[in-house]
Amino acid sequence: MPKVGMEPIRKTALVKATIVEIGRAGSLDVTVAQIARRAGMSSALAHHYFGSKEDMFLAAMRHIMTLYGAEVRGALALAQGPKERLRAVIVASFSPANFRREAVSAWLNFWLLAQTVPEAQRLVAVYQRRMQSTLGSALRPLAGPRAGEVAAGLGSLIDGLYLRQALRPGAPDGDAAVRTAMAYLAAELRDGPDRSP
Amino acid sequence: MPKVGMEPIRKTALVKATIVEIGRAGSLDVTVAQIARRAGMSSALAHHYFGSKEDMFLAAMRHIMTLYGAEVRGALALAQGPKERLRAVIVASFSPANFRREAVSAWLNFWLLAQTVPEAQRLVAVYQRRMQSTLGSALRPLAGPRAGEVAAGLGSLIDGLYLRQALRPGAPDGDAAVRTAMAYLAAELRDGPDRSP
Amino acid sequence: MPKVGMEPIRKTALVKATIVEIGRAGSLDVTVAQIARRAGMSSALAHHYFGSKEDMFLAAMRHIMTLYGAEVRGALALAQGPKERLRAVIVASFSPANFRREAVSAWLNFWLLAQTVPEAQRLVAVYQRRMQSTLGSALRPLAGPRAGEVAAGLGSLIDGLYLRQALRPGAPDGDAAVRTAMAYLAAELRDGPDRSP
Amino acid sequence: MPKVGMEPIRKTALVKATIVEIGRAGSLDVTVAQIARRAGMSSALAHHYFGSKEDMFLAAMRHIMTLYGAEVRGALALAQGPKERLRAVIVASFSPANFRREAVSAWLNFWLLAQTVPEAQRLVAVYQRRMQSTLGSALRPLAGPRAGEVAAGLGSLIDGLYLRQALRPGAPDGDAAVRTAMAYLAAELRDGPDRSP
DNA sequence: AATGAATGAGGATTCATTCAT
DNA sequence: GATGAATGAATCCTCATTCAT
Repeated sequence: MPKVGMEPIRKTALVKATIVEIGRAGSLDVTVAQIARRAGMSSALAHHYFGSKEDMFLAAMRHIMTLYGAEVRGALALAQGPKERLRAVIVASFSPANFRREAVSAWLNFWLLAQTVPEAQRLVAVYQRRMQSTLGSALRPLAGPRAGEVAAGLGSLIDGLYLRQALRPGAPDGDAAVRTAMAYLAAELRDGPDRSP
Repeated sequence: MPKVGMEPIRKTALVKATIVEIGRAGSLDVTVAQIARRAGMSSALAHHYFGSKEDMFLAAMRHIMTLYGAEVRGALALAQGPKERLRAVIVASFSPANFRREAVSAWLNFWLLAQTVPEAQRLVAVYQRRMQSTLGSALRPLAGPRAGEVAAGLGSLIDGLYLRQALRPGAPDGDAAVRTAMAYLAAELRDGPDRSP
Repeated sequence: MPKVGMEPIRKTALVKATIVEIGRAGSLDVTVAQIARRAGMSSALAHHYFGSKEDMFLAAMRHIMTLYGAEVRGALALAQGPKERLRAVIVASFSPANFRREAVSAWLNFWLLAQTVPEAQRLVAVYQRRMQSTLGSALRPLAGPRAGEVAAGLGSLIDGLYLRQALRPGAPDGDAAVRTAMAYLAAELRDGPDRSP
Repeated sequence: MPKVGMEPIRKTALVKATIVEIGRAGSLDVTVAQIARRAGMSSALAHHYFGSKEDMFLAAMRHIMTLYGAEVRGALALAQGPKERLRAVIVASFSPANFRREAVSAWLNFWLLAQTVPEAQRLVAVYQRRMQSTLGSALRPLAGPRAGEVAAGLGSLIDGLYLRQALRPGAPDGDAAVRTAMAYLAAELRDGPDRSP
């Protein structure tokens, strides 16, 4: 039981506990005491490592986004060609690790936190920019000048699928989400600039 | 001169005030006192008309959904043929009345409330079912067996556009949202069941 | 048991309770709960009437100073001629009402509060200015150009007597304090500007 | 290279840091962590050397009083005759070393601490007794039977001047304080037992 | 000697809700 | 119908103090 170098251990435990508790509660109305208890420590210690509850939230938000980013990057590394890269992003977005019940709920709650907390807003903006850039560059060779629009649409759709997932009772269905997103992509890429429905 | 018949007036005022306050706060962390003050009455009176804060939230949620439903129904009444009907739903979804900053924020917050409060969940389910049914029946003649899938995708996309809007600083851009949704639709309807991107 | 118009009653009760509690504790380390309990109400109600603990302290400080000011004014109203006026101020300063154990302790604690809280500093400054002006104008005909100095000395002495009183165990001895202050005055007024001890 | 003999060094550092922090805060509301940080060590070490926060306060109080006592003794050693002795005490009381902003503030705060903590009360009593005795014996040949009274008055005045100083913004003005005290003394010593103002 | 780790206790403040008028 | 009065229950956060290393 080492008595030194606990900081990263404790911080990680708190971050995970924060996500779990928010996921369970389905809202940000969780007390520091709950989080700390789940992380196996006193609330005072939680405050020792993170100055405030808000800091815990932000750290958890960064954690979720980092996990997501890593998964996407990993999938991209293996993908060959633009179509494969797009599929990789979509599949990673709905992978079991990211599309877990709790994570989805926490994600959306943090999303709304961005309306209140500037730092959260910054994180959301970073996420959206990165997503737009990744999708956009993969779409360039396929959709030409429409790449930006399609990327925005696809990004919104992914967000919407998260939102719907959070509301559905029962286990997440990543496959269905992947299918929906892939169908959108397939339709958009089928051909030319015709736009009038 | 005892005032009579105040009930509907007071209730409406409270419902509107609830939406405004949630919109301003960007979260459900608003006090009954704030809402009551904005509605021009004491918090005790707010409790007199609505038994609890949760009831106020639910009434506000119903209000938003009713407004939305009315707008959609109105648009549908004027629409000729399936394509027009779909466009009508989309345009109504992003009409200025529904896509106002505050309303979008309140909407999403109520959305998340459904993770916690059963009655809110029921309302969300009703909304989703109705949306799926409206879109689905309009899509039947155009997309045949894929109508259900396309409707689900379109519904998710609309939700996603709301979500993104809530996070964007600045005034809502309903037209852009309409364009994105219409592009999705155009792509999906262009033709057959090909699916491999 | 009137249920309306409680505000002044409650506020007065809280102010008095604040003074008593600070007097008993001998420091500002008193909890709002203690004060509220002594005033016969919940701490939540105390916060309802005074926004914060600091506000309670400041109100109590004003109360003490107002009492003091009233006593001095009352005594001055009856005094004939400068010597009588000076005596009146001194006697009032050490009257049983002002020189009570608790009041003296509270007074000194508020005094020190002025090092931290601007509004408290302002109150102290007002007190000192008023005292200097009252003593100074009574001293003008007696001490001529030295009136200002003598007033400052007498003011300091009075403060010092309060300070010493607060530290002494046992009941306050206002008469002794009066004698000391009067002796100072007598000595200063005996005659001229000679200064070398 | 195990450090030995650190105790006096650490303790002195803590005592000085305590005085500085209390002076800066203007109150006893300083944390052990603050004091320890200023003294360049952990709060755990501070507790190692002083059992408790109260002990730190008391040690700091003794330190201030010791400094004061030394300064007075030093001045007395050089003084010739009673008048010179009295002047020496007064000058030493308001010397720059004792009349520093922080020291004055700490002094007064410790003063009030005596209302709560017996040991602090004892220290105050010792100071007052010593002061009374020093002044009294110097006054005996000059004021005869009134020596005691005059000493008490002078002691109170000195305390009052400290009190006023603590409240004044800006740099301490030791010279003015000396003048006021000396004027009092001069007046009292000018002559006879006349007392009626 | 020295400190990071850890916590229990406490305290100000907030707020939904109830009640008497 | 309407509200000021009132409170219990929470919650975040702070801090002196202890302990293992």
